[in-house]
Amino acid sequence: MGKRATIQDIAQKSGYSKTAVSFAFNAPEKISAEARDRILCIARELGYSPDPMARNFSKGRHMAIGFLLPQNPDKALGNPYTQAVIAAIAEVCQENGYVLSIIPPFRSSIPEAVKNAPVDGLITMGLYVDRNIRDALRGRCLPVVSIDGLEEDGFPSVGIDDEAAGYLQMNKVLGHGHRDIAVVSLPKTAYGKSKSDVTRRREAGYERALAEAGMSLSSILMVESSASYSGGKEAADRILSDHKPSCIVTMADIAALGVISSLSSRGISIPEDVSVVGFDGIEHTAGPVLSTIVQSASEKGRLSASMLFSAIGDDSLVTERKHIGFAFQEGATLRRIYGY
Amino acid sequence: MGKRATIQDIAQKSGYSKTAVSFAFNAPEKISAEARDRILCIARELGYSPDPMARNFSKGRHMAIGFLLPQNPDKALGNPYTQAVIAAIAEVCQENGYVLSIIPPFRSSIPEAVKNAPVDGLITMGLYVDRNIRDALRGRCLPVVSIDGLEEDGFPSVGIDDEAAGYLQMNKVLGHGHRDIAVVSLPKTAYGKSKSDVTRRREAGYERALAEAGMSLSSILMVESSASYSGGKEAADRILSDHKPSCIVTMADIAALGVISSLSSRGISIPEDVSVVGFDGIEHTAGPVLSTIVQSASEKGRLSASMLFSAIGDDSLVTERKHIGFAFQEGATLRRIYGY
DNA sequence: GGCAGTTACTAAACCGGTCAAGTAAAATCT
DNA sequence: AGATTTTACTTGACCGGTTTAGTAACTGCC
Repeated sequence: MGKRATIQDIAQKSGYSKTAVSFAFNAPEKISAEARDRILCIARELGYSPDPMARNFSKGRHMAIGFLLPQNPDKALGNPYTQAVIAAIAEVCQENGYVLSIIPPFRSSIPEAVKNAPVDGLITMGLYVDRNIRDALRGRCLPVVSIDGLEEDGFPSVGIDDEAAGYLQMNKVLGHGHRDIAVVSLPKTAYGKSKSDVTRRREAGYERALAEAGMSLSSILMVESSASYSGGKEAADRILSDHKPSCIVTMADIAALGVISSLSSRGISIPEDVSVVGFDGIEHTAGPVLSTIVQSASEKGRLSASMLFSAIGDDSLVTERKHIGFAFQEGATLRRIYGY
Repeated sequence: MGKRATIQDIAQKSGYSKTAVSFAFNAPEKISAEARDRILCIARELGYSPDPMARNFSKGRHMAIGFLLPQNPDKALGNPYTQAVIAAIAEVCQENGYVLSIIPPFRSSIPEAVKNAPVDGLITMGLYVDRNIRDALRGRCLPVVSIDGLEEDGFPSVGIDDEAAGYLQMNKVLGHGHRDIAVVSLPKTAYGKSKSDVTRRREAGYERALAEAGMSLSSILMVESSASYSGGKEAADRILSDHKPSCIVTMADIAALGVISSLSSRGISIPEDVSVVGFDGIEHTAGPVLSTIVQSASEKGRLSASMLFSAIGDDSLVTERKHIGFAFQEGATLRRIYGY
C-alpha cells in the first residue's frame, strides 16, 4: 500500500496552487480550461483523487448516515423485515449520494456507538432510548429519525398505528372463530420498557378486540421472544408445553416462521391443527402465504430516510410521528373455524 | 441543532491544554487523576465528546469498512444471501470496533463510489472489476477483499470451488434421473464478462457432469436472470414458453423461489411435475425445504472480513483465493425419477 | 488615459482533533 | 547536595482538503 498523492503534490508538479487544484476538481468555472486540463492530466498521471476523509472533514460532512442497531448485528440483521427496511434506506442514500452505515453497539454500548458514529444523521429502529442514549444523541447534535419509536423520545418518528394494527390482527383471529389464542410478543429489553412502546400499543389493540368479544388479555397465553426464527421456535415450544392453542399470533413474521417450523417438526399441520398469524409482511418466503399484518418495509425505510435527509439539508426537523399504512393479508396459515 | 463544544472550549474552561483534554479521553495514564476528573467533569457539563470526524482525520482512519454493491441497493440487497453475508461482515466489524458501510454506485458509477467511499477497506461481492474500477481501487490504496471474484483481479478472494459445486449440483440432478433440464444462470453484466467468472466456472462443472452422463451443455436450456425473486419468475416464464422441463436448476436460491412461485401459480406442482434446485443455502424460507448447494454465508462474510481486518492491521495482504466448503442439501424440491 | 469590472489565480486561515518534542517541577538515586 | 529520572503538563506541527480574502493583469467603457 504505497502512499497516496496529495493535493500538494499535484499543485507542485503542475505549478499551480492548491486552490487551483481544488477548483479543477470542484469548480471548473472558477478556473481556465487550460489550467484545468493540465491539472487533471497530472492528477491522472499520479493517480490522484481528493481524499474523501480530508474533504469531508473540511466540509464538515461525513456523506454517510447511520442505521443504529439496537442489538448485535446477528440478531438485528437476522430479521428479514429489518433488512428490507435497510435496503429501502440504502436506496434513498444512493439517490442523495450518501452511504449507509450499519452502526452496531460499540463494545456493547449504544451510547458509545452513537458518540463515535461517523455519520451526518441516524435512523433508529425499535430502539428503547434511555437517558444515556438520549444524552449521547443530544451530544452529537445530529438529526435523528426513529422507526417504531416512542413519541415521548422527542424524535421525528415513522411507524404504523400499532394499536389499530394490533386490534385488526386480533380482530381477524377472533373473527375466524378462534378463542384459544397464544401470543408471541416482542422482548421488553430490545423494544423498550416504557408503557407505550410498540408491544404495549399492540397489546392495547389486542385488549380492545378481545373486549369486543367478551374476553380479556388475561384469557390468552402471552410469551415473549426475540424477533427471530429461533426465538419463534422456542416460543412455540414454550406454548406447546402449556397446551395446544387453536391459533398462535406473533408480533413478527420471522418469529411466525420459527413457530411454523416448530409446529411442522411435531407433525402439527397448519392451519388445520393450529393457525399462525404473523406481523410485518416479509417477502419471498416460499411455502404457504403467511396470514399477517403487512406494513411496507420500503415505505418505512424510504420515508424515514427522506425525513432525515430533509433535516440534514435544511436543518429543520419536525418532531412529529408519521404513520404509514398497514393491512391484513389473508394468507393460508389462518383457518376459519366453521360452525362458529 | 446548536453547535458542538470543541476540545478548545474544554481546554479553555478547564485551564488545561488541548493535549491534556485529549489525554483525559484517550490516555488516562498520561495525566493526573485530578486533572482527568476536572476535565471530564467540564466535558460532561458542556456535553462534549471528541468529534469522530476530526479524530479519524488526524488518525488517518475512518473506522469503517465498505461493502461495495455492484448494483443499486434494491437489486443487490434484494437477495437474502447477500444480506446474510453482510450480516456476518457486520458481526466482524463490531468485534473490531468498526462500522460497516453499504456503498452503492455513486451516480451510477462504481469507480466514483470507490473514490469517495469513506472507508479503510472494501469488500466486493460478485463484482466484475473492469479497468476503471481497478484504477479507482488502486488510486485509493485500500485493502480489498473480493467475494466470488476472479483470481485474475489480483485481490485476495473468498469463495467456493464453483466448478466443483456446479458439478455436484448437476450431478445430483442427473443422479435423480433428470435429463430434461433447464438452467437459470446469472446475468453476465453484474457478475462478469470474462471467461472464468462464477457463472463460467459453474458451467464448466455442469459440462463435466453432463459429459459423464453422455450429454453436453448444448442439450440443456440455459436462460439468464438476475439473482432475484422477480428474475427467477421471469426466467421460469421464459423456460415454460419453450417447454416444460423435468428439472429447473438455478444459480441462486432467491431465483429458485421465484421459479417456484411461477410454477405454483400455474398449478405445476413441485417436485412432482417439475423439480427445482437452488444454489446458496438461504435460510428461513418456510415452505418446502429447497434442494440446493449450501455455501455458508456467515463463513464467507466472516472470513472475508477477517482477511480485510488483518490487512488493515498489518498492511500485508495475501493475494490468494481462499475456498470455503459447500455441500448439497437434500430438500423436498428435487424428485427422484423412479424406473430410471 | 483613467477607472471600474472581470478574470485567473494565490496565500493563508480553517476544520478539530492527535502526537512528537520540549519544559519545569518533583521524586529518586548515589 | 548534585545528578538523574519521572511526572505532569504545554507548545506547536500536522493530517489534506475547502474557502475567504485578496492581488495582479487584463478588458471595456467613456
